[in-house]
Amino acid sequence: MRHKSFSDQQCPIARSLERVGEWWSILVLREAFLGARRFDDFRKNLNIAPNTLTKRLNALVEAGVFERRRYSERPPRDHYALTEAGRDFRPVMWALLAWGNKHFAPEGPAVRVVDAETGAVADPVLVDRATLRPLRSPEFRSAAGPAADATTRSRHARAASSAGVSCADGLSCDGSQNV
Amino acid sequence: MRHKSFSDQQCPIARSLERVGEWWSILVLREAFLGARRFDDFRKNLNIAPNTLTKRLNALVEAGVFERRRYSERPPRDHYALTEAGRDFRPVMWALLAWGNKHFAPEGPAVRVVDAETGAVADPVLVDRATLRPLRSPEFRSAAGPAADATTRSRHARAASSAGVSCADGLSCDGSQNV
DNA sequence: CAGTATCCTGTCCGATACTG
DNA sequence: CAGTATCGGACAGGATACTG
Repeated sequence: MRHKSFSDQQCPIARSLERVGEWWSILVLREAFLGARRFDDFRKNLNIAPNTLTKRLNALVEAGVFERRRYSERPPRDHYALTEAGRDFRPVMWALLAWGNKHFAPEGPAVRVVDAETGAVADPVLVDRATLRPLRSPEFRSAAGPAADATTRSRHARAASSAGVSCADGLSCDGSQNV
Repeated sequence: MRHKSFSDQQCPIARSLERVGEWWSILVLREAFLGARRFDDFRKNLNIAPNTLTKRLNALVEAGVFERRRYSERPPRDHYALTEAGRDFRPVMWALLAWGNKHFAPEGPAVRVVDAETGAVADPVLVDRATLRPLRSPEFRSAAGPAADATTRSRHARAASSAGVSCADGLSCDGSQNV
């Protein structure tokens, strides 16, 4: 992976994974959201080897998720600040958090999203901005967009047409599993 | 990673990453959402080596995201069906998709989320289920939950208290970067 | 068709030591 | 404090061949 087949993907999910697909990348972002800015903030909180951190940080800067800001010339010192793309990753992370809480935290949630003012616990749901309808299947599905190539287009065409009939094999299948 | 420090994490994000942190895992899920069920569906669409696919699929079954369903005894044949946890991953994937579309698709989106009936394009936003308020910073932040250990608790306490003062270093910082 | 078995390579990552 | 340099291990993933 990452060497070849990934980069020729035009799928936005693959594109995203190219930026934050590494194990540490998302944890580094998590720390940034918690206020980490300096190299040692990340290093200590994550307990990560310094060389690894350097590489991850460089990759994230390269990916346009972090921005290096020099705050001291001599000696040279940098802060790692989130770019707009980086800040926009927060909902993705919170969606991941909600998923983990729901399915992989039998003892209850260790971390939650709360209202910063009142402390009220929030329950994250993905909705359509305009209609506020929850983005669920089968009410919504993915579809080829304007920039889609032939492959992407045909894959989604197939998926769309099979939405109603993909269980012809006789398997129990509740429809909510389709696209 | 994955060998040690990950497993002692009680952070829900780390827990989620333990399940779907591998490069292929999310792409495999993407295919499942597009209707893939059989081994060869995944193999052909992803252009993945069969041994790798076997390993990923086993790991995802192990993680509780897929369920193996035997539909033929002789010869033994399995379908890979999403569990509830697997189906619940869809919003996470769509959040990732929206992020990729917004920041890494200069030519425009190749894949979008649409209303399955009308075909209307949806714009995914993460909101609080009860109030429907968008989950943004600084209106919302993460906080230690009931099952948090001391470490998690103190990390979030620090983050919360630093919300207003973390820019004391004189760096430009717009506040929206804080937890 | 649905995998399993081998072999191999790349690289992510950890440990450690060192520098301005 | 903020990194860089070097070494080595584990494993994800690729290529290919083989089985029921």
